[in-house]
Amino acid sequence: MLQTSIQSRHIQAPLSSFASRGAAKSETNGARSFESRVTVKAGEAIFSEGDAPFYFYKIITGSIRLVKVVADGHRQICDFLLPGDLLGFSNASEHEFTAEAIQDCTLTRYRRRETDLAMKNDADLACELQALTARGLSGAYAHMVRLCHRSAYDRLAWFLLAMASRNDGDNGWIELPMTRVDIADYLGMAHETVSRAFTQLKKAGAIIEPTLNRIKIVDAEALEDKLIAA
Amino acid sequence: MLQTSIQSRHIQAPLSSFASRGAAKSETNGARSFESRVTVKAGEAIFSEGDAPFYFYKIITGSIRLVKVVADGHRQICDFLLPGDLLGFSNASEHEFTAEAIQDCTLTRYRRRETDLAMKNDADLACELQALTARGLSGAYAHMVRLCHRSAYDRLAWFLLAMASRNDGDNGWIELPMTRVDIADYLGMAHETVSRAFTQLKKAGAIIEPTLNRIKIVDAEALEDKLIAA
DNA sequence: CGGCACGTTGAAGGATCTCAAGCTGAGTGG
DNA sequence: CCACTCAGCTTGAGATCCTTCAACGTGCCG
Repeated sequence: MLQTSIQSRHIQAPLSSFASRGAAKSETNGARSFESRVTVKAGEAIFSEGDAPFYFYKIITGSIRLVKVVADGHRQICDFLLPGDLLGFSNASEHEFTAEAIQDCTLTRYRRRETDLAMKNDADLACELQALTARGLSGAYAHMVRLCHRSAYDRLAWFLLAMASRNDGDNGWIELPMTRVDIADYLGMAHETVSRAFTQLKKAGAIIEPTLNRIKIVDAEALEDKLIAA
Repeated sequence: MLQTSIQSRHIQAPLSSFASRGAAKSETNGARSFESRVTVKAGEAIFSEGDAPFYFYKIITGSIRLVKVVADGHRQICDFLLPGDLLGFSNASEHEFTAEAIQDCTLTRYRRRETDLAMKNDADLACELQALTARGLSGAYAHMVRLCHRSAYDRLAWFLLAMASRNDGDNGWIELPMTRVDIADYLGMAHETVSRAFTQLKKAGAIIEPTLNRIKIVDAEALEDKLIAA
């Protein structure tokens, strides 16, 4: 999913266009009435499954996990979001997952009442949001394939490659903000299995991890060999 | 997913509103220029993954599976669609899955060039399509949870309940248009496992199946007990 | 120092997959 | 009408991957 997740920065500036449209409507002297900045501490929820969606958000700094909880105590992490990603904009009557900060986060918050109104009045904007949602759907389908038809090692290999493709600035080094348990709940396996898969990949020389959660992919082909299809 | 899939009939008539809008634009004397009727034989593809999306469709009769194929030969069925459902409307640059007829189908086909134009000019319409897409995304997330955290029997039980909720007209009888292999590829397990799960449910008295693929849920609670959460 | 969250590793058990064989029903052709 | 074929379904047995339980290690923080 990560590669195809709901990322405004991978589409030609949909939210920036959104923001500028909004500004054109209600900007008075530099402040936009429907837009504000919020901060969230690590571990706190931005909103919860079932909440009424008063706002949607764009991540400025930090990272977020989208969580669905099951009554038996299991969690499913549907996606990880990084700076630049949009969040909570599917216009259902209630949020369909919980969004929790993995690290301390700063977000731009948009009031939905205004933005919904803007959508109604602006077809281009609505089309953009539709495209973003469709992109999310596409990613979800792709993730489904992986959850079903890949071994634990394949899934982790794919996950690391996907993370690498999002963090390509730092000379190949990837900072993983999430814990092993988070990864496990995202990839649908036990956290012990994640741990074993990491060990395996390190022993095979495919990755190195000098300090916890800071990794570098040494042998990308070894990882890609595990992935028969994209 | 089924319960929350992209179903126009479960939302207040989005496509009918769509069709009427389109009609208002281009209807001349009863025929709408961008809309036509097509039929597809069982097993044939309506469109394939990667195709350019010239059309989207609404199912009149028959049933369809959305398939993603993996290079190793495995398939993932992302969703089953029944009469009334929409198909192929996510406005990506290419179709992200293959749509195959399970039975002989009749479809209404809409030319995307016109409908896209209509979307650009009609924000309400764009919002409706966005809502449909969001609904699909929600269903995909829910399906993800099930694929990861449920046993084979749980998954089949959920699947049958979902099918029942869509076929509630026939006195509790459900006609399953898809094969065991299709179900297996939808639920992410081997077809032998599906078969065993069916046998188990029949022995437990939860369902009866006098003739193949025609089933009735006798003890819904027995099935629901397997589902801790919705 | 103690507590705690997170990560690693081992061992055992179990759910599911794979391989293999047989069954059933529909369609076809003689 | 019957034999044949073929696709789909069922069942069994063994193998395997993964989960679960358990113990231990490590780094952080009060």
